[in-house]
Amino acid sequence: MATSMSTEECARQILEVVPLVMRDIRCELRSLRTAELTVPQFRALFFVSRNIDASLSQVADHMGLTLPSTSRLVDELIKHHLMTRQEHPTDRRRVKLAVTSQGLIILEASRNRTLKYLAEKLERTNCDERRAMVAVMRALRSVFDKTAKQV
Amino acid sequence: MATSMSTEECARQILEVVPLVMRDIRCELRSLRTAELTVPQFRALFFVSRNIDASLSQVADHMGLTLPSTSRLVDELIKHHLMTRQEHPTDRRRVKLAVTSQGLIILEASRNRTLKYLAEKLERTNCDERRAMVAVMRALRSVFDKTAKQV
DNA sequence: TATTGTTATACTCTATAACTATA
DNA sequence: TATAGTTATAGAGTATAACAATA
Repeated sequence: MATSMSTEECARQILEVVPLVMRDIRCELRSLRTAELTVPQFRALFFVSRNIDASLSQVADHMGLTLPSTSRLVDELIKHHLMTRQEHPTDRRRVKLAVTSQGLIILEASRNRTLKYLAEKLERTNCDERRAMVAVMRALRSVFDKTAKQV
Repeated sequence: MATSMSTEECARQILEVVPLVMRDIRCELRSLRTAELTVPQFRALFFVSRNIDASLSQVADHMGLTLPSTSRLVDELIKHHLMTRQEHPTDRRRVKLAVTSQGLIILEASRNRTLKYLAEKLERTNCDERRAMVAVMRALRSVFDKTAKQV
């Protein structure tokens, strides 16, 4: 071991493997009929559940989307009664987003199911491998998360 | 260190971080005007470039998509002159997919640009971290890749 | 009959451009 | 004038259902 590792080789591996894992997550999120959420819907719902009264801009920023795209995404969630949109009390340009009780139920169900699914897959790994994974996820987050403030 | 690491905690970290990295990859793939490829287009093109005369089913299988979705995806690539679709010589139900020379150019340009982008971001890491990342990517691949045969 | 693929239809993701309303 | 957000429009991803052609 201890041969040097280029950023290029590391990038190659990431570019091959990350979309693979993502595909699996996406499939799983979509598979339960009672809680059909796309990945963007899941992420938006999750963000707002952790950031009560978030504005549209904040969600867009977190998701890396434009405002129109985010507005549409929120439209969908509201149509499905998973989120609400209210006027901001002091700045009438802004909106206050919140997750409905039904949204919370769906969100947690989706999240728990997906986590369970992933955890089951990870049974094939050993403790050392999982520790390495968690360490790597932390490192990747510090590299890729612009906002980098969410715990 | 050497505390045990649960599959659950590991799953949580993966579910938070992988979509983050994926978003970045997607943005970068889309950002160059001359070589606009979506992630699915990139993956399909890449697969066919490495598996000459692949059938539609093989691509669908690799991508984890249904046949109709894959057919549409290939339609797009053909419309943009990046791929060709021919009849299989001995089994006329099947198609033979191939990447055009222009497709290869676009593919390699996109791939190199994205790799370079990722590699630059990874400059912030050190050699040990990158070795850990590569090891983890290998482990994730063995967990998440159904086909698990591609090198 | 089983396999390979396409077409029809519908919904979502996402962007840019143009717009409205408020600060 | 700058900021927050929506609407209009368009192209792509993706699924299910129904279908055609070949083995």
